[in-house]
Amino acid sequence: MRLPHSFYRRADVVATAQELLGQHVVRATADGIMRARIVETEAYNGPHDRACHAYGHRRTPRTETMYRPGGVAYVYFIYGIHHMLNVVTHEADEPYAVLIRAVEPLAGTDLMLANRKLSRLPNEQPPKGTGNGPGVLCQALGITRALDGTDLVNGTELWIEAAPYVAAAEIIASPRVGVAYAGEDARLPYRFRIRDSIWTSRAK
DNA sequence: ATGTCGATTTGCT
DNA sequence: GCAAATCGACATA
Repeated sequence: MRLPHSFYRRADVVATAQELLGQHVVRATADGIMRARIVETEAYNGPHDRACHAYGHRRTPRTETMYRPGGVAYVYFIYGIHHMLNVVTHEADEPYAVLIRAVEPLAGTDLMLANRKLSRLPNEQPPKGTGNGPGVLCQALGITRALDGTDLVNGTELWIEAAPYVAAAEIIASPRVGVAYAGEDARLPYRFRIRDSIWTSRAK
């Protein structure tokens, strides 16, 4: 079962970021299908969040996707190298999004490894390679700007399926990564990860 | 038209 | 721990 529009359109991006933990990202390509469990997210709290691309209602060709109704993907390119996968939330014209920061591979791992040009999962703990880190997971799942604006509820290339919520006691909240430019807002505890998962990104 | 810098990752010191 | 990689979005002119 895919997550419905109502899941994405609720006006509480911080709650949605926590509830996305445990849900399954599914990516379908010509080469096959991949499935991964979300283990780390970050909330971007719209116009009042200095760390958000849409801070102050900034509206540009890039941020336009965030103004769409909740339930589409916001994918952008950063540092000349990496793509970032976000889930747009709230109703139309309300620019909020959740960054998917890390996933645990569940199926199609061979495809993810091929996309990453690796032959096998590394042995080290935590394992690096297919899911830990927002740029790495996009490469593993073959996600680029071609998927910006993709409909997660009715689309055929990328969607999210419902899985049990992660209990609050299992969720660790901490400040977001790489947003020092956001001043006070950089300290907000909007990064969420599953306590015992070995698949989250490195703590900073 | 041009300059700055980024919601990162990796490898080398 | 630190800096390079690498390019496009955005602001400024």
